[in-house]
Amino acid sequence: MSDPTVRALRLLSLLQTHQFWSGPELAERLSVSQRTLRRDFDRLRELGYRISAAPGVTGGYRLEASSALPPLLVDEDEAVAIAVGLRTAALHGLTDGEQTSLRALAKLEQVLPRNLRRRVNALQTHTMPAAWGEQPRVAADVLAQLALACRDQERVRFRYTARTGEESSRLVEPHSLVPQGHRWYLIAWDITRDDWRLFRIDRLEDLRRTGVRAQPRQLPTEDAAQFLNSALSATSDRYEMLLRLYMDRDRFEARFRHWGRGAFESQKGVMDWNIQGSTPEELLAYLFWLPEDVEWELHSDDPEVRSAAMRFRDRLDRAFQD
Amino acid sequence: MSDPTVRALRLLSLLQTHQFWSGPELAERLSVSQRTLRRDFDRLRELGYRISAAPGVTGGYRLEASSALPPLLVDEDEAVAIAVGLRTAALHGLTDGEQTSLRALAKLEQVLPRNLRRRVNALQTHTMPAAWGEQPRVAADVLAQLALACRDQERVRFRYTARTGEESSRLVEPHSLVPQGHRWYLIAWDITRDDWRLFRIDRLEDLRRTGVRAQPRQLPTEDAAQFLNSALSATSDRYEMLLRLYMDRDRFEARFRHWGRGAFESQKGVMDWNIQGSTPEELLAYLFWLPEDVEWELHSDDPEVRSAAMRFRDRLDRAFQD
DNA sequence: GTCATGCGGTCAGATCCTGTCCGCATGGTC
DNA sequence: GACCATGCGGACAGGATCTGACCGCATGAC
Repeated sequence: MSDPTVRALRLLSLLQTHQFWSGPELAERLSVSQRTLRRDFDRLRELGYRISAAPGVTGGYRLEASSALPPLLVDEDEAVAIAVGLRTAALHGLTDGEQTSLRALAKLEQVLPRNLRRRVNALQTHTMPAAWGEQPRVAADVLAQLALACRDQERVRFRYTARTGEESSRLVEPHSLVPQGHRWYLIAWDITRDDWRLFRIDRLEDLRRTGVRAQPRQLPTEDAAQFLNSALSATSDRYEMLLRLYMDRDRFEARFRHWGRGAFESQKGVMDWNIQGSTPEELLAYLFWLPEDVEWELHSDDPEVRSAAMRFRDRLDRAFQD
Repeated sequence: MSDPTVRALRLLSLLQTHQFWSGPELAERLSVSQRTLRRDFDRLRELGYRISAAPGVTGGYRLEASSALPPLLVDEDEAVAIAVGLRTAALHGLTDGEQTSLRALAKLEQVLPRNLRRRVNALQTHTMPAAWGEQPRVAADVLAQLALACRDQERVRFRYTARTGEESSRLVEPHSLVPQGHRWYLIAWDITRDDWRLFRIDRLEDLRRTGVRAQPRQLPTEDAAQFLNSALSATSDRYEMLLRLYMDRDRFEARFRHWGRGAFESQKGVMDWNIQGSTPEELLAYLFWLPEDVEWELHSDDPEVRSAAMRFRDRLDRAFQD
């Protein structure tokens, strides 16, 4: 315990679990003299951490907010909580550039012991689903692993079920993860096909990291979003509908962030949002995300979408029939 | 840069941003010889971090998952992402004991620079709301601050709007935060009233920490949940309805976790859930969380609840009228 | 085989870290 | 206002450490 490095870490850790600590108490815990403790604090302060101290019986040391973020020392439970939070945030696109949560997640996943990862997965599947129709629910763990692989250009292997239902085994070099309308896609260089491919991550199973690093490759398009768009326009999902929202672009964007990428302002104050999905319920689930004070219209020629909507309406109706 | 402590931290940080690093590269970045670098790795390994290394041109150093979680070194964006994730997780009760996210959150909030906290708040309010009727949306930041205060028994001040609409200014010693049916409550010792009080955190404004530590106090009940129940049963919310779900207790619990605390199994395979809220929309929002394959019934004598439901039904109806 | 890389031993000199001793300042309490 | 617990920082000396330089060796990819 007499190594200054260890002490520095333990000190930061202790300061993070309680706000206030008295000198004698800390000195005793670390088995050093109080003088040395003070010197340790000096060192930390030099490193940019703001540690304030107050004399007197209610005083003590305390780590304050400063510009430098101290290393976060978390225990296992907390790590699990953070991982779950980040995965959820990434899945639902809560942060700025969605890539940020992924980056943080990659850091954590890299060092998350296997048993903790299992706990995270277990928790995640018990999570409230995003909305009514059970929804993707997939692949938060896959997302996390892929984020890590993208960051490190590490080749991965997985089984993939194409839209046609055809299964295949893939070996790819992940390039990036891109969200699009409630879904995540992986853009990767498919090694056996020797070409760029797009994968829906909820169709991806049995992901394995290979441990092999690859050279970075240049995407054929300017950026990942562009690639996604061109690749997506070539295919199409089974169900679709047009949702017209009477709100202006700014508000729409503040509200829907990257989920709303496919939408455009057809007239001033009117956003047209073309929504695709593989089940009718998935489409309808969008409706529950709409703010209450926004007028909307729905257009769909598909009788199945229509009947799913009517089913829910009837259910509501029946509930109040009594 | 020649301080071993600094180097240890920077090394951990670097190892977290990329998976692989070559020795010469690291040595150059840290301005030390490769020999010293190796000694640094030895030290880290002694501290329990598993750092593997491979020779050869594709080799390099790499931080692996081990039982000891290394200190998480995050940049500003990542800290924001983590904070948002944790707040969301806490608000929605995604983790084990919901207290875990709060604990992790407290650690982070304690050191989160003010400008970052602002960003977190900004993001949080742009988040997808929990459901249709705009809902609580409150107070993720308040929750975070209170978690910190509870941990440290730090007195706080705030303005509180009672259910009667009466405003008052409070000075309390926070004891614990307890979630209950989509809401969070603060249990605290009210200093001016000289008694235990229960506060709904979405009614709490203008929270200020005082920096004054208090002595821990003994709750009058065995635990916080009990206190909450007895305090809540004394009051009641404006609107209420009974939701009857045809699912068994296990499934219910796996699904709703602590949100469903008020529910009980009235017959085998039937859960009765009494839901309160301050607006009719808030009640209805619960419906959208129900799994699609579960049958439910609703009972409410309240005409307002009924008409809110009908309003949404009509909206759906109208949408498919075309 | 060749190359880039990681590993660990040894040495000497410079650097640091630590505990002890000191007097001082500050905040809360009686 | 006195008292106590606490935090602060200078000085010092002995011991522990850290570092760079040098070495030969092992390993993995091409």
